[in-house]
Amino acid sequence: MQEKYQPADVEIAAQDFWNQSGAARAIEDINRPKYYCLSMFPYPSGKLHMGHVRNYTIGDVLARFHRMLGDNVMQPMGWDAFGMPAENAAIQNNVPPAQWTYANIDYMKTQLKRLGFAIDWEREIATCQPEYYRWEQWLFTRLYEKGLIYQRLGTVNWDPVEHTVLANEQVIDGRGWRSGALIEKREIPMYYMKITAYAEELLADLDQLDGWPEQVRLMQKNWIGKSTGVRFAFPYELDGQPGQLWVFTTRADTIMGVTFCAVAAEHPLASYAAARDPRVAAFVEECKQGGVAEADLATMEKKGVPTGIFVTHPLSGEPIEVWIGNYVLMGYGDGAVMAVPAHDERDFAFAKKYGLPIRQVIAKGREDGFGDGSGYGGGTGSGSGAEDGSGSDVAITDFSLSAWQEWYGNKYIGVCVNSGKYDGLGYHAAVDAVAVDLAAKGLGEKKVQFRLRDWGISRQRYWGCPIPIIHCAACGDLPVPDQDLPVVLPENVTISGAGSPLAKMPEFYETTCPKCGGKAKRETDTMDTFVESSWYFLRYCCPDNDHAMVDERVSYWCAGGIDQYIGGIEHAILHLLYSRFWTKLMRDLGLFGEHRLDEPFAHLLTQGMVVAPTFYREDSHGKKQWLNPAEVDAVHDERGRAVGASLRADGLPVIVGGIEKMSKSKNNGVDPQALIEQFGADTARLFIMFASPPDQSLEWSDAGVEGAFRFLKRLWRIVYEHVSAGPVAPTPAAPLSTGLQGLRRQLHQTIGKVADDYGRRKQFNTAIAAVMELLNAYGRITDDSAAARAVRQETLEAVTLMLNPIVPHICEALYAALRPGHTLSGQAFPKPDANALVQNEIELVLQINGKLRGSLRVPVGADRASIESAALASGAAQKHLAGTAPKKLVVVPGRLVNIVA
RNA sequence: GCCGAGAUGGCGGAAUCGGUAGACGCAGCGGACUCAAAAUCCGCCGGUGGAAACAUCGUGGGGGUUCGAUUCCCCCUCUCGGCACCA
Repeated sequence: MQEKYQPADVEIAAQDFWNQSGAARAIEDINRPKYYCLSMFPYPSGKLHMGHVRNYTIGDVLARFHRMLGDNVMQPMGWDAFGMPAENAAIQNNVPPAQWTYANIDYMKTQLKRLGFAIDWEREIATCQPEYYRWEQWLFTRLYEKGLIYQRLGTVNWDPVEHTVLANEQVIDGRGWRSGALIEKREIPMYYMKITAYAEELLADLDQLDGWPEQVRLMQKNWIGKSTGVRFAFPYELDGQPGQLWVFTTRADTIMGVTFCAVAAEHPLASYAAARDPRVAAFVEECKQGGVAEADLATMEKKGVPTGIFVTHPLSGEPIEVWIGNYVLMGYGDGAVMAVPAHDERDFAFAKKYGLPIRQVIAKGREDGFGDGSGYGGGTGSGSGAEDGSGSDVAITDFSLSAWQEWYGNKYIGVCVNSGKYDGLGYHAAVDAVAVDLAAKGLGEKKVQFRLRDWGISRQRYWGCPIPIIHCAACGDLPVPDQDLPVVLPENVTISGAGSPLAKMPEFYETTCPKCGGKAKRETDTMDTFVESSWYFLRYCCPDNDHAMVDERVSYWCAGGIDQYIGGIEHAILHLLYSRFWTKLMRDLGLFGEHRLDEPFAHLLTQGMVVAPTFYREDSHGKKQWLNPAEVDAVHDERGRAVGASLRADGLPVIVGGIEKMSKSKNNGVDPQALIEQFGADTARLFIMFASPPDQSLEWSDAGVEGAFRFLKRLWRIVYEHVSAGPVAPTPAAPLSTGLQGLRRQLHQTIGKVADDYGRRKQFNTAIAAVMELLNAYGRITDDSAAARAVRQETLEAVTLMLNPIVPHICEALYAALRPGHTLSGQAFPKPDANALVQNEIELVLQINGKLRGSLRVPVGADRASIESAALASGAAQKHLAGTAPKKLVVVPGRLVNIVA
């Protein structure tokens, strides 16, 4: 054993050993429990950043821990290789996207190997390879034939200068990021996947995902957004033709308070009005300005214009004016809403702005539970109303915003007033009665509605999976036949930035119709990259199968779901929802045979993001040039926030942006390479695991890296000193000294804690801290007896085994030094020895009036009475009670006594 | 705007089911070793008052429940993530 810790030597030796022994190879074995440990695959952006190191270290810790528990572990890795950054790099550097992508994969793969992750590289996938995406195209054709993929118009961001569709990310303050042109909405034909057909199941199955964080289930639930309400129509007549304006509401109890309706700018009534009124036309035009991102739509100023069209209130018969509102979305429901200004904050603001009537129809009454489980369900009206006296009717008289907000509060539900026959009814009774009356007129019914929309998968981009459709003038749109798959994406192209190069390549799009054999045109749109990431985890099980998308090996590795999935919390909704959806689609196509797989991920660990400050400069066109934090010197205020910064290269100031997740687009990723080169992979792994619990977001700072390195050096030295002192005799039969007993007890407590932290809590920082404490206690033992050496040997062996999942290279070396002729690989995780944990006495906290005033030593298992008398006899109790009797005595067994004076 | 999460010493964080706030580490300060430095080892390390014992305040802000609240409830502020074409 070397005297000094040399991480580079230790790590190369360990990795060579693992590679030779095939330690990370995962081979199906039905006789062993499997453990499929999956980390979200990276986009090959160039270099790893700290977020990757964190993600894959967590995965590796769990994979190695489960291997030590005896599980047959598979930990695969691949590349989410299609995407926009490759096209942007192509424009900037004049390199084809494929070349750029494969070069990045090579480099990042080297970095992952250098970190020593126990990945089965035989299963590597890159989604840009035809062997991968051919199956995605194959599934597309099946879904298209079943009607689960269909075509319709969708709205996109259009850059009128570059004549290009832009991603939301490329629209900044309503302008194109390169051209600076004002962005317009444009409708183009797109393919959609019918995820709404699975809305009920995607919602219901969240209940069975008890291995998922509650917050993620809640976010998905809200995203799916099931609401029960009433869909109904306002009849109207235009040019003598009858029509119906359909809307959906969850507040049908307020229907008598409707004072206007609002429709989207793309609604047929809006088009009708625009054709006749130039002012309306101008407003509809104005609504086309700006991008399609919902965050922008939701935060912009609410504007509207009257159409001059009146519809008829379905119950009161009153005329109701139709307005166009820029906040009404055509893609949600019917593209029209009823407006009740007295009882909806947005309608209220709109009515105040345009001087529209406000009619109160709800009064404070009993606070009826809104939605599910209120106990009101199916009410006949008899139980509702204000007669229980819990609240008297208070009318809104002051319609100022502040008074209104105070009254209305947080979605206040009360009792109907000014509503004719519905007066006195509570929420559920009123909704039921209104629905019955609307149904009687054929103008409406109760309806379940989802917020979830169908998934538009068409992208007008080059670097993606081609959509396997052929457009024939005679036969229509046809899926590419199986024998012609894959539709291979040509890789040698030049990217100009204006439109997809595929649309300019006749050799790609000119084809023949598979049905009539005539001339036909191939679809030139590619698929959303979320499609590739929706099923890659299944393909890891059988990456070499060239005659089927998946095979029986999926049944082995994915039985009961993938055992652990680890990835960033930013994927909590879209990626995870799409993956759940695809798994259900594949199940319903029978691809899993008799092994039904309903949900792909049994346990989910959502990693907090590694965030870093962002810095930028604006060029002459106002375009932001992002600067890496490593190139910038920042000035901080006393709260640690960056308040100013300059670029090191020129000393000139740069603008300080927010603290955001490390990303290619904001150029704030920190490359771990320097860290690994200076301290080694184990220090990098230890440091990132010790820095914070995995689900918490972490602002990157390398302060403290040396502490992690110091710890490993110290561990090395401790083992070196112990081993150098010669062989150890077997544990003696004689009882141990109190000190050695204490160390053994702490050792076995630590083993229990570390196993719990790895296995159940998945909190690695506290596991590391516990081992550090154990080594601190080890260092306090000065005893050199044979018994002490035996306890030391036991402790150090256990420490190397406990730390192995986190810092496997150094542990491999230390274990070999501690047990010559043995290797760590194949060793089981240690188990606590119950005998070592036995204690005779424990210390209880003594509180007086809830404040710490001392402690008590009592025998283990002491009864309540003896604890109470010991507490009252204590000096602290005597002093604070001063002879008076305590009012109360609280005894928490094993923890504390609280005397209430 | 909507949905979800977070805020604890100078810093990262701990306190797992309502029971000793600040484990463990970083930085800092003091000391040992050294010709010196590095490395290493030992000690101190939330604020205020006090020589000390100890007292008192203290977990983003305000209120509440409780013998006892970082933890539960209500309101607010700020930060982060997502919002359907970044991945």
